[in-house]
Formats: sequence, structure tokens, C-alpha cells
Amino acid sequence: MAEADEGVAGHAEAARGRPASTSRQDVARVALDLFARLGYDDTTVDDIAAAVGISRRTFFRYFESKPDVVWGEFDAELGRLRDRLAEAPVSEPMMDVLRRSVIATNRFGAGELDELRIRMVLISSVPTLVAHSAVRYEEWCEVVAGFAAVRLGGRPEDLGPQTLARAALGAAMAAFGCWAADEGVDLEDEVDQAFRLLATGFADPSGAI
Amino acid sequence: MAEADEGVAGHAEAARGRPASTSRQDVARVALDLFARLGYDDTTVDDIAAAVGISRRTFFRYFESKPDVVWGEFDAELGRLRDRLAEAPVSEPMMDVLRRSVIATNRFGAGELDELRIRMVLISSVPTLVAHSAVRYEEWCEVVAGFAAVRLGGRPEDLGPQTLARAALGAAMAAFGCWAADEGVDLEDEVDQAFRLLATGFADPSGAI
DNA sequence: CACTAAATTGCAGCGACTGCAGGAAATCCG
DNA sequence: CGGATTTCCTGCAGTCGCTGCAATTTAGTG
Repeated sequence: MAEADEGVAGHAEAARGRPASTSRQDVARVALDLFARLGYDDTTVDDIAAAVGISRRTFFRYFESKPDVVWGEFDAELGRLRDRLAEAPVSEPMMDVLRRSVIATNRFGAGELDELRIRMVLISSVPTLVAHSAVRYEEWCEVVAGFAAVRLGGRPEDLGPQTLARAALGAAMAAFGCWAADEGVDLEDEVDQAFRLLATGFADPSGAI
Repeated sequence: MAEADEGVAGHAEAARGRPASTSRQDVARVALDLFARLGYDDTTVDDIAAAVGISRRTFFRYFESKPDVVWGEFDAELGRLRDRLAEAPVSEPMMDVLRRSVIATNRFGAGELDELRIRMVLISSVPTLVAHSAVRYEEWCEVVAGFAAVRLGGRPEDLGPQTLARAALGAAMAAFGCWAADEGVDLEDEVDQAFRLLATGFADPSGAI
């Protein structure tokens, strides 16, 4: 998690060797456009490479895999979430920190929201991407479990932190899914609601439900 | 979800045509053994087919994909969970029904537990399987969301049912993961604990955590 | 101009998966 | 008995994602 995405498009100061012919962002933009128009499965890596003007081999130097394109700068976001959780005052209740941090990490400008919606619709509807997402979510869970272990006591692998982390992931996925499916909904509100549900618990105190 | 696994190894009464040379279970047993010994990624479909004594092409008539082998009769279990949830008396609180049903669906005999542990360790540690699992878990969530929609009101796609379903999935995954990682733990206890956590919620009433 | 560093590329190859068309083994019926 | 039918098995050709390797291009540097 240190020197994240160096090697390709690393914004080094001294441009010594042959300059990169394109950038991660450019490839992602072109690819997402193709995905939206042709469908994810019907867009081959060859198609993307051809559209960008690079070889297939080079595509795999910009992205580890085809599904990775849809995830964009997930690693960076994950790092920011980790930082927010770590920097929160210990006096603030755990679930408040979590809710606030997740919301803050996913606050996007109006210009980015359209692209984000495309990404989320793809991630939650294309089986190949649903599958790949699990690997990414695993990293997300590790971050949250680490935080939960500090607050609850015990190790991140213990049942408490694990349950919280994976349940929190579920809440986030539900919020993003509902937002992606319905144009007239605010992302922040959805996340807020989902995490409040999680904090309160699903048992009806009266036992009536 | 009707005629589930007919076509291959369908236990028909009148054995009319050419008899099947093996069965889904046999293939799964052999494959799991290879996975445990060689590792999942280092076992090719050719290896499995050769070990069973069928052709690679035939393997794909028994299982849709290589990762599907690890999941065994997941479809059947899912059906049983759906039935349990549907048959529960409306007077019983939602979270109690859910916890009880998940536990009941995952009650295995001592003989099956070893194989289950192998399956769960694979599913939660091999990236390819982690990825594939997401697709299966999606079906699980649909079942739980359907149940939650009935209890909470609204549609299964709404935020409430979705949050509960995905959070419940998280609790189940945490419980299974902890059980698979630690030999000295009872599966039922773990699931019970995780779902009680979920019902209660993670917020400390005093706000001290 | 030679040297070095970095990016790109083609190629050969693996492994999962699919559609198709044909072959093999069993039963049914005339 | 023998053909028709049914069901299953198989090989082949091909697509697609992905990887390692070795060569090539394109820049800056001494």
C-alpha cells in the first residue's frame, strides 16, 4: 500500500526514458465508454486497446485485469478511509466514526457522479464484475475490521470485528446499489440511512416484527 | 429453481439412454481432493477430468465452471433456507427467524464437517473462489431480502431489506470464516453470536465505544 | 554519437469455457 | 434379432483473459 501505482503513469519529475503514450485515466475513460455502449462482456480487451491506440499487451501494463478498469482509483479511496478512521477522536462513538468516514470518503462532485453511477451499475449488474468486486471488498473489510478491533478490543480476525466489518460492507453495498438503481436519490442520504440501521440493529425492541 | 440439476446425473427412474459414467458427487469428491493436495489454482480442469476418467468437455457438463465444484449443492441449501423463512410463524420476531433458519440450514453431521471446512477455507482464501462466491452470495441475499421485505414492508429492492440482507450475509460470512480458521470453535455458536450482534446493533447505548 | 532508462510491442503459450457435430451405449419396439 | 430412439460422452476448433520473454522504440544524458 506504499508506492501504489508507480511503474505506469507514475508522475515522476525527471522524465528520463520513453514517455508514456497514454495514461490510466485515459484508458479508463475510453474503456468505460465502450462498456456503456457495447456492454462489458461484449467489449474485449482488444477493443479497448485498439480504441486507445495501444497494444493489448500494453493494456495489461496499465491495468492488472479487465475488471480493474471499472474500479478506477479504489486503492486511493481505501487509503483515505483508513486515514479517516485512524484519525477520529476516541471520544466519538465507533458507529458514528464509521458512518461519517464512509460518507466523507464517498463524497463526489456533481461531475463525477455520472461516471460513478455507470461504474456502480456495472459493478452490481455484470456477473463478472460482481465476482471481481468481492476481491476488492475484501480489502475494504480489512480496513474496517482493523478499526473495529481497536474500538471493540481483540484482533481484527475475531468474530466481533469481522461481523461488524462485513455487515458494514453490506450496508454500504445496499446504499450504493439503491442509489445506482434510482436516479432520484441522494447517495449521502442512502449511506447515512443504511449505517444508522446497522448501528441501531434490526431487532424490534417490542418484538413485534 | 424448479428442475434444478436434471440433465446430468438426474436420478430418473427409467434409465433409457446411455448411463452416466460418473456423478456430480464423484467429480466433486475427486476435485476437492486434488484442490486440497495441489492447490486450487494449480489443479487444472484437465487434471480433474483425468482423475475422474472423463474428458474435459464432459466435466463442463457436470459443472458449469471450475469454481462451481467447490459450492456443491448450494442451490438445494438455498431452497431450504427460503422454505424455512417462508414457513416461520409471523408471530416470531424477524431476526429470530433469520438466525434460527440460517443455523438450521447449516447444521451438518460430523462426517460432513471436514469436507465443509475444506470448502470454506478454499472459498475464503483463494482469490478466484472469493470472486466467484460473490455471485452465489447474491442469490442468498435475494432470498433474505425477499423475506425482509415481507417483514419490514416495501419491496425487496428497497434500502431496508437490502441493508438487512447484505448485513446478514456479512454476519454469516464472518461466522463461517472464523469457524473455518479455528478448529476449536463450534459453527452453530459462531453463527448464533454473529446474528445476535446484528440484531442488537453495533452502537453502544451509552455512546462509550 | 554512444549509453541508459523507460515504455511499447509481438509472440508464443496456458487455462477456462463454448458450440458443434459425431460417436458410443443403453433401452424400446417391431 | 435389429433398427429406432434416447441419452451421454468426446474431440475439435475457436474465443477470451492473462502472462513471460525478448526485442524494439523513444526519449534524455554524458
